[in-house]
Amino acid sequence: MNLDFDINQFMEDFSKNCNKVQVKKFNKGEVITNYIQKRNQFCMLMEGSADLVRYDYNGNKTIIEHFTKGNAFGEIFYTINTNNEFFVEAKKLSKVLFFKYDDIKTMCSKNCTFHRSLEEKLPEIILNKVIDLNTRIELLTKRTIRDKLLGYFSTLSTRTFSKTITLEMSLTNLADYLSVDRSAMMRELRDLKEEGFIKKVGDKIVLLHK
Amino acid sequence: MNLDFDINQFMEDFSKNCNKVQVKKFNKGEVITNYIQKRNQFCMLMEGSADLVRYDYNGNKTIIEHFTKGNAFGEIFYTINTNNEFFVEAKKLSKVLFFKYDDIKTMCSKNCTFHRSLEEKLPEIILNKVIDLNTRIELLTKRTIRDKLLGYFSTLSTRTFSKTITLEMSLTNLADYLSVDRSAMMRELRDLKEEGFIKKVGDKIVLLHK
DNA sequence: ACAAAATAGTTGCAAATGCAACAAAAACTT
DNA sequence: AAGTTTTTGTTGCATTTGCAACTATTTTGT
Repeated sequence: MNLDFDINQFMEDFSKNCNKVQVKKFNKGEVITNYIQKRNQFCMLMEGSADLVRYDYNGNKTIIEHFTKGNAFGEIFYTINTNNEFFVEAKKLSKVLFFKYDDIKTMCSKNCTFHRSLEEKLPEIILNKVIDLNTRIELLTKRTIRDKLLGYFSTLSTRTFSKTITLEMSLTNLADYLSVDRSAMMRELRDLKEEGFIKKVGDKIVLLHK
Repeated sequence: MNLDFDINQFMEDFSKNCNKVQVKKFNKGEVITNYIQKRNQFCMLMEGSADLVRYDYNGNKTIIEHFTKGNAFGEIFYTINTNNEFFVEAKKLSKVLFFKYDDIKTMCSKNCTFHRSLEEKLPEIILNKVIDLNTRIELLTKRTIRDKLLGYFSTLSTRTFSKTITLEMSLTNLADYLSVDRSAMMRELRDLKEEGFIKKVGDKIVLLHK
């Protein structure tokens, strides 16, 4: 199996070849889309990064997902059960590709490159998302803050083939991503340093003996 | 969009029409598959129910996913980062459809019903899984045992359009599913009863004023 | 029908986590 | 370059959760 086709090239081609696809840019902090109604919306991040954020009734913020180049998101993937607030927020200047899921199959038998190609790649794209979500579930099911941190570091380390990792987000956001209290996480991070599991070098973290 | 095509009929047809598909039965407690190597394995549950289970280094059990009729699972969806033990265990007498993901595209241009149909349905099947996983993440990111319980009940309630719900698993397993300590969960369950959020009637739970 | 196993239910106590509040440092703005 | 905002880092204390251990009840297997 090959999940590693060139998703970037793919998105470039799409955005140029089909009039059912929209491309929009968003500045840091802007809301890309919110999850309220079922609009069949399917989005892909072409540039930048973004978070799917939830605020619960207590004002607790949770980063449900973190998206980087090539990731898919949108209401098509989500069923909202609660009345909490959900939205996707750009963390950097971002370029996003929008289309309706229904459009993939219902139109363009007239050989639009976009449609043929998307239909072919769709399983791979969604499968990538499944793998990301499973990785996330593995993290969230860890019982302690320590295990969540080490699990997160280990995922980054595996992804980049390096024991020296660069966090993709601020520590404040990491706490929201791991769904734990920030100060408790900071405490754990200090302990991990003191006990020699990790080392901080500038803005990077080095994983020591496991 | 229609995610609700007849997945059962679909699986029946497959199991009869293609020699690359295997169907096996498993008794309660038997291991259906384990997640160790990358074998491109794609499975679908035709009958029964099953759990994807992880045991960590402390012997803590976590139910990573719970599968019922129509759900897809298998290594194709999963990247194991840890050296923990992962396997799928039948919870009832179950019938499982097995095939290799690669087989979907690489063979049978000779019009095998299975292949044409599977290629068409694949995005929907995987999309269903994404939605399940997102629902699961929403639960796991809730901060307290109370919120996890209420969230779980609420999901079941929405699914069955009823305030009276039947748990899909034992309370012991529910604790493993919510990734919390069983006795702490029982305590919370008692408090929810005492505070009038829920009521137990036989093996059913009734959700009262929210 | 009986024994064995699994599940439900409970409790005291220890440990982990969350909350609130603050100071220092770093990163953005204009 | 100065002011503002965000992030990092820390602490004391309250609350929640986990752990261990045990009994009662229900389910399962033979």
